[in-house]
Amino acid sequence: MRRTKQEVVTEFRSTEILEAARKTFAGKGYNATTMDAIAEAAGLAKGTLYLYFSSKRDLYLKAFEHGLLRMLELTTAKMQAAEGIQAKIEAFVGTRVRYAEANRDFYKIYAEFSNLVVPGSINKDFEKLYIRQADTVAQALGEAVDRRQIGPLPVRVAAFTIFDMTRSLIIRRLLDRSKADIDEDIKFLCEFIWAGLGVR
Amino acid sequence: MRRTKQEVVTEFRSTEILEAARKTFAGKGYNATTMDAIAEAAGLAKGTLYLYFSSKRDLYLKAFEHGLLRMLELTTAKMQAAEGIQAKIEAFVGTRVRYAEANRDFYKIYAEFSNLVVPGSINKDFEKLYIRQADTVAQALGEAVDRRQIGPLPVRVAAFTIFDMTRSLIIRRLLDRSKADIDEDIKFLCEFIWAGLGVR
Amino acid sequence: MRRTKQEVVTEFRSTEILEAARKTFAGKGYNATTMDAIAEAAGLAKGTLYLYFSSKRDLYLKAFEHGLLRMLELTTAKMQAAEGIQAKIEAFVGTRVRYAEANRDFYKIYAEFSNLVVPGSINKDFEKLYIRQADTVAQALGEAVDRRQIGPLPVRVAAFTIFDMTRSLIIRRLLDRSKADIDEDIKFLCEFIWAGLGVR
Amino acid sequence: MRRTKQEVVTEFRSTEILEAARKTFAGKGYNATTMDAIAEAAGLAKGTLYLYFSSKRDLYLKAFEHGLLRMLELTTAKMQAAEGIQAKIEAFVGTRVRYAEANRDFYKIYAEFSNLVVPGSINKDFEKLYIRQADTVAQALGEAVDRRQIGPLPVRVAAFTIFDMTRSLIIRRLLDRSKADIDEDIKFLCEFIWAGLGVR
DNA sequence: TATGAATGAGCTTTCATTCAT
DNA sequence: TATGAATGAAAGCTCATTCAT
Repeated sequence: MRRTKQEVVTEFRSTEILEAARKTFAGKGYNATTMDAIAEAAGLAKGTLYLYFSSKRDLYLKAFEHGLLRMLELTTAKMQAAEGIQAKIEAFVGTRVRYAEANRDFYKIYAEFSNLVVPGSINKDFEKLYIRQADTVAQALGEAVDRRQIGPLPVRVAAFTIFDMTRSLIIRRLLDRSKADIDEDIKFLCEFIWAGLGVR
Repeated sequence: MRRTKQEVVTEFRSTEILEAARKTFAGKGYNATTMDAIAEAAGLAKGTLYLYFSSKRDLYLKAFEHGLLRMLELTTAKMQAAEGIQAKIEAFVGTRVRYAEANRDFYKIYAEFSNLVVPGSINKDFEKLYIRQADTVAQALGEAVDRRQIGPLPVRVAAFTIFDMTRSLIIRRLLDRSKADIDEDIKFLCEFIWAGLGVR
Repeated sequence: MRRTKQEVVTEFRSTEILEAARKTFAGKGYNATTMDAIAEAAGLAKGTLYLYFSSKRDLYLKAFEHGLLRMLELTTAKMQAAEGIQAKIEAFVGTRVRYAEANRDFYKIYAEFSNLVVPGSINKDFEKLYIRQADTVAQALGEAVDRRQIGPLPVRVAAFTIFDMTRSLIIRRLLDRSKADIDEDIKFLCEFIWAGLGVR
Repeated sequence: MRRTKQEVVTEFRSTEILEAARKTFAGKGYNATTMDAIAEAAGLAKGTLYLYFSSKRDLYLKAFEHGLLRMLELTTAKMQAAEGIQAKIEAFVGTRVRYAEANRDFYKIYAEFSNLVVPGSINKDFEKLYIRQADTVAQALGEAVDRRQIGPLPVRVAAFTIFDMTRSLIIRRLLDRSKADIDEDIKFLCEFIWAGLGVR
C-alpha cells in the first residue's frame, strides 16, 4: 500500500513535468528548448527532471507519447464505433483534427518530428508509432475491401495517404494557413478521400 | 573577360560549398550539422565558408533555395506544357516526386523545415515559398474551374491538399516507407487526387 | 537564515571571480584578457563565470565598479572631513593617489578606459562616473569661491584640471615614471594646484 | 636615380596607407579596426598593406609616429623661438592643443594608448616618446632655473605635470567635455601652470 | 527525494596573416 | 608590385548533464 502511495506521488511529479515540457517544447521547438526552461515551467529544479527522465530526449519522447497514445486510442475507439468504411474514415479524420485542435501543444511537438527525414536518435522512435497509426486505417480499409464495400486497392498505400492528408490538414490549420471552419475542412477532406477511394 | 573568370571561380567555390552543405545538412539535419563538418566535406577551412555565405542559416537557406527553385521551375514548365487539368496535376505530382527521388539530398533538407509548426527565424523564409508553390496548383485549378473542366471547389484548399499529398508521398518514399515502384506510387496518387476532385 | 547562507556563498563566489578578473584584466588589459584566463585564475570552469556575470563586459564593469565606488566614497568622506578648500584639495589628491597605490590592480583597469576617446559601448559607462568624480571638486571649489576663500575662477574647468592632474600623477606612478616618494609627489601636486588656483 | 624613383613611389604608397590607417584607427580604436577596413579606406588590397608594413601593430605605430614626430618638431621649434620660460610654456601648451585640434584623427590614436598602464607590446614603444616629449619641457625649465627666472623646483616632475595637463586638456576637448573657446582653455591652463610654478 | 551550482565540450563567428597568381 | 582567396587559431557564450548537499 505504501508502495502505491509512492507511485502516486511519482506519477504526479512525472505528469507535472510532462505538462511543462509539452508546453515549452511546443512553444519553442526541441532545440531551442532548454532544460532550464522546462524546469522553471514545472516549478522544479533542473536536477529534479533527471530523477524522472533520463535525458532531454527521453523527456521529449515521453511528453509526446502520452498525447499520441491518447489520440490513438480515441481514434481507434471512434472508428470501431463507426459503421461502414465511410463513417470510419470520417471518424479517423474528424477525431484527429479535432484532437489536434484541442491539444495544439501536443501536436506541435508531434509535427516537429513527424516527417523528419534526417536520421536521428529521436527519429527512430517515431517510426513505429507512425506505422501503428496508419495501420488502424489500413485495417479498416482491408475489411472494407473484403466486404466489397469498396473496390480493390493498395490498402497500405491508401492508408498512408489518408493518414498523411489528415496530418497535413492539421498542420495547415496549426499554421493558420487555413481560414476555413474546422468542420468545413474536415468535410472537404473526407469527401476528397472518399471520392479518391471510390474510383477504384 | 577577366571579371568573368573571377566570377566563374567564385561560382565554382560557391557551388562546391553548397554541395558539401547540402550533403551534410541532409545527412544530419540542421542543428546537428556543424560548420566544421561542412568545411571538411568541402575540403576547405571553416573560415572560407564565411567568405561565401554570411552565416550557417544563410548557407542552409541557399543550399536549399537552389534546389527548390529548380523544382519550382521544372514543375511550372511541365505543368504549362501539359494540356488539361488532369495532365497538369499529373505533371505536378510526377515532376516533383521524380525530382525529389533524383535529388534526395536536397529534399531531405527541404523536408526538415517544410512543416515546422514552431515559429523560428528560418521558418518564416519557408512560408512564402510554400505559398508560392501551392499557388501554381491553385492557379491551374482555378482555370480549370473557369473552363468548366471540373466542378466548382475551394481552389486554395484543394491546392494545399494536392501539394501536401505530393510532399507526403515524397517523404514516405524517402523514409523507405513505400516499397512500391515510383510510377505506381505516382499513378495511385494522381488517380486519387483526380477522383477526389471529380466528385465535386 | 538559510537564505542568508546562500547569499553568503553566492557573494563569496562573486568576490572570488571579481578578484580573479581584476588581476587578469589589470595584467593584460581588456581585449587581451580571455574568459578562459579569468576562469583559470579563479580556479573555476568558464561556464561558471556566466552564472554570476552575464558577459565579459559586465564582468569587467563590475570588477571595476566596486573599486571606483570605494574610491569615490573615500574621497568624498575625506573631503568633507577637511576644513577649507586647500585641505579639501589635499584630501582629494592624497586620498586618490594613496588609494590607487594600495589598489594597483583596480586602478590599472580604471586607467585603461578612463580617457578613451574612441567611442565604444564600455566608454559610455565611464562618462557619467568621470563627471560625478570631477563634480566633487567642482562643488568644493564653488563653495570656496562663494566664501571668498579663493578668487573667482571657472569652477568646472578648474575641477577637471585638478581631477586630471591627480589621475595623471597616479598613472605616472603606476608606470614607474616617478621615482619620488609618494608624499613628495602629492605635496608637489597640491602646492602646484594651490598656487595655480591662488593666482586668480 | 631610378632607385630614387622607386623610393618616391614607395613613400607615396606608404603615406597613402598611413593616412587611411590613421582615419580608421581614429574612428574605431585599435582593436575594432580591421586590416580589411584600412585596406578599403586606402583603396588597396589587404595583402598590399603587408608589403609596406609588417603587421597591424607596426602599421598602427607608424601611423601614430609620423604625427607625433611632427607635433614634437613643431613644439620644439615654437619653444625655441619663444623667449623666456613663460613664453616657452605657452608655446608648448598652445602648439600642442592647437595641433591636436587640427589633427583630431592623429590625436585620437595617440590618446588610446597614451596612458595605458597595462604592459603590452605597443605600450613600450610609447614610453620612449613620452619621455622625449616631456624632456623638452624639462630642459626649458632647467634652463629657467639656472637663469634664476624661476625658483628651484623638481624639474622632471614639473615637466611631467605640465605635459600631462596639456594632454588632459586636449583629451577633454576631444571628448567635448570642454565647451570653452580653445584660446580660453589654453590661457587658463597656461596661467594655472605659471602660477603653479611661480610659487616655488 | 530535491536541489541548483558547477562543469566543459562544443558551438558559430572573426580576422590577422600568408601565398599562389 | 599587387592581389584577395584561403587559412585556422582563438574568441565569447550556451546548455545538457552531474553530483555534493
